[in-house]
Formats: sequence, structure tokens, C-alpha cells
Amino acid sequence: MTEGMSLRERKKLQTRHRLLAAATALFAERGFDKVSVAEIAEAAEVSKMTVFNYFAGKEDLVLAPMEEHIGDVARAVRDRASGESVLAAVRGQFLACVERRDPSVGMSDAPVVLRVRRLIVETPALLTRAHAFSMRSFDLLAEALVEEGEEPAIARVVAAQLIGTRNALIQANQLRLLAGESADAVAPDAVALAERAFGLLADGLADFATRP
Amino acid sequence: MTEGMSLRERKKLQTRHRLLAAATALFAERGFDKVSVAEIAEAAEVSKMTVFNYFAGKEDLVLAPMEEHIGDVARAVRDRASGESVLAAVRGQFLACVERRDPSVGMSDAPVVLRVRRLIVETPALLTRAHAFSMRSFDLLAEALVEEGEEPAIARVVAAQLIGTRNALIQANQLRLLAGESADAVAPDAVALAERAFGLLADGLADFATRP
DNA sequence: CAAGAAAATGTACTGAGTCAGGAATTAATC
DNA sequence: GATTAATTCCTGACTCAGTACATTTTCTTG
Repeated sequence: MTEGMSLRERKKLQTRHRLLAAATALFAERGFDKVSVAEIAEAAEVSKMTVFNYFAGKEDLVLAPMEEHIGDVARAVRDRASGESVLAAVRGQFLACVERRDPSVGMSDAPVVLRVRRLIVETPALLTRAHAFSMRSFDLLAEALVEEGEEPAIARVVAAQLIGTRNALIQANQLRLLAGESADAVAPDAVALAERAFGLLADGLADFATRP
Repeated sequence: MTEGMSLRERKKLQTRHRLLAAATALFAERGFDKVSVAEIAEAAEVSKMTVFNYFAGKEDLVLAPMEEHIGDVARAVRDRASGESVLAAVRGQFLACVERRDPSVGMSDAPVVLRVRRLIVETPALLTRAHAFSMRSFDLLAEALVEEGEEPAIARVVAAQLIGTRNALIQANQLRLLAGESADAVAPDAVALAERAFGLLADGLADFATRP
């Protein structure tokens, strides 16, 4: 796992994991606002400043795992098959995530994930930052559409409709999982709701930017 | 203008305006991050604490004027005429704002408004807060739809599509006005783009929740 | 005008995030 | 294999936003 890495790189990864572990443990125990960065640093045996070297802000100690998924939608659109519309690509990517119970669409009922999820919805600062990620995801999708030759203004409109729909679906999933339902119980409804939601868009967007 | 107000209430309004004026002047001069709350307080001849008595945070010294428009879309939907769909209500409210060159849809080219707008897009903290407002606006719209009897999950999907579309249109307007074009020059294109954007939604949403 | 309510302030504090410089790791050269 | 230069990493001292509380000023009302 760590072969081919210099001592420096291995230490960096270790420190990062120590920080994430210490932070999630403390946050789960007392809540996001009741834990100071200094305490996290101490628990991870590192100076406070080092925390900010590894993470841009306190919120990223919780949200870092999400950050890698920001480009997923835009990537799915770029990589879609010939003859597939943008909408079909976004719907397909979402449904695939639901099937594999991916946390990125709110479909994991693992206790750890649920605790983090609950922390996020209960903490305004985290909700805000999570929303900034969604904004970034919108930017990347709009950019992908522009690169296909769409007018920028229309690209942003369509991107907003698609990302907005997707976010609303994720929120619906999360509400039910946070209420205690199992991922397997929610999945069928999640699929059905997604079909309805994208169906609302489909009649207007069905032929939008279909690959030649 | 101030009739019927007690001396206390008048003074409060004065202080509020002094604070807003001092803040916008300083921000315009040196940028949001290069001005401290203490300086604003001093310029407005008030203690630093008083600033936080009037505004929840530094960002609100810039964004307070926007806050009152958060409920506009939800209100337009609630107050729509019999036989009018939700989409028509949102489109109508947007187009009316464009016609009257309302700053809330990015259609004012008044120098003061432009300076504030530029400050916002250049300052991450302000962008984030502005985005939180849009989130709130989404919540209110979804709530209004639920009160009409829609399923909550579908209500949020539709609200996200509508608010997302509207935000994308506002962004398009702002980009052009910030590039130096006049509001009167942009308005016709803004109307045309809005028709196209809502048209994309219309075929799927045209009959959604039409009033009986 | 006196009593009471509301708001402004001063002091003192917590905690997030920044900066310039110092310490450790690496790789290259001899 | 030691030395050094470059890079990367870490840290102590700081700034500034925002909070808590006790005190004082300012307005209202009987």
C-alpha cells in the first residue's frame, strides 16, 4: 500500500489520517462547534498550524472525503456514450450510485457515515461548505457543456436544472436514512423518485445535446 | 417618512444607515477583507459591539439589502392567479423584475449597485453567504409547494429546478452588466434567454400544480 | 420627574485562520 | 558516504471575527 513512497509521503498520509480520525472522533463525541482546532491538533500530536497545512479549514476535516466526488457528474457527462443525452448521463450516474449504495448520494447506512451526515445537517457551517461543493460541481458541469459547444448561458441553465434535481434527490435519500431506514429499504423508492424527477425534466430536455 | 416613529426607532434606523454607508464606502475603497469591523464601527461612530447588534455578521453589512428578497419567489407562487402554473408564476415574477430593472435579478447598472456586485463576486465569503440566501429561497418555495399539497420530495425537486434556473439567469445578467453593458441593452436578451430557459422546463412542468 | 425598559458600550475572552522564519527530509555532487 | 542546496514541513506569535457579561447611557411612560 505504501510501496514506492518516500518516507516523507508516508508520514504525510499518516498525519492526515491521524487528523481525520481524531477530528471525527471528537466531533462525534461533542459536536462540531464544541471542539477547537487546537484540541484536534493535540489529539493528533501535531501543532495547530499543521492542521491548516493539511486542510483549508476546520470544515474540511469533515467534508474532505466528499471533495473527490465534486467532478463526478461532469465526468459522467464527458464520458457518456454516443447517442446519449446529457440528462440520460446524469440520471444514469445517479442511479448507478444508488445501486451501489454510494455515500455521495446519501445512500449509505453505515453508522460512521450516518454520524457524519447527522453532524453535517446539524451544523450550519458544514451545511454551507457542503453547499459550496455543490456549486463547484455545477461549475464543472456547465464548463463541460460549454466545451461541447453549448452557449455558456444555456449551459449554466441546464447545469443548474440537472444539479438542482440531483441535490433534491440526494436530500430526499438522506432524510430517510437519517430517520433510521435502511439503505436497502430506501433504494427502490429512491430509484422511483429519481425516474419521476428526471422525467419532469426529460420532456423538455430529452433531446438536449444528444451526442451525434 | 419617519412619522409615527419614536425617537428611539428613528435613531436605530439612522445608526443602521450610518453603518451601511460606512461599510460600503470602506469596502469599495479597500476590499472586503482589508477592512476590519472595528474600523467600520469607528467610521460610524459606534462601538464594535453595536455592529454585531445590528448585523449578524460582517458579510451582512453588504448583503442585508438582499435579504428582504429571499421570499419573493415563494410569495409570487402563493399569490399566483387561478389557472396559473407554478412555472408561469416564477417566470412572470422574474420577467417583471427584469422589466423594472430590479437589482435582485442583477439588472441594475447603477454605479453603487455595480460596485457592490463586483465586491460580492470577488469575495469568496460574500459569495458563500449570497448562496446561503438562495438556499433559503429554495426552502421557502418548497415549503409553499408542500402547503399546496405536493409531496415534499417532489416539491423540493421542482423548487430546485425553478430556483436553479432563476439563479442561472441572474448570473447571466450580472456577467454582462459587470462587463460594462447597460441594463437597457441587456434587458431584451435577458427576456429572450428567460423564455428559452423556462421553455426548457415548460414541456415537463407546464401542467405541474396548475391552480384549479 | 421618577421609575423602568431598551439599547449602547467597555472589558475581557475564545477560537479560526495567517505569516515569516526555522527545522527536517530529500537528492545531487563530489 | 559526507556535504550542501533545495524543497517541504512545522511552528510561535499575531490579527481579527464573534461572544458573554456587567455597566452605563438613552429613551419612554406613568
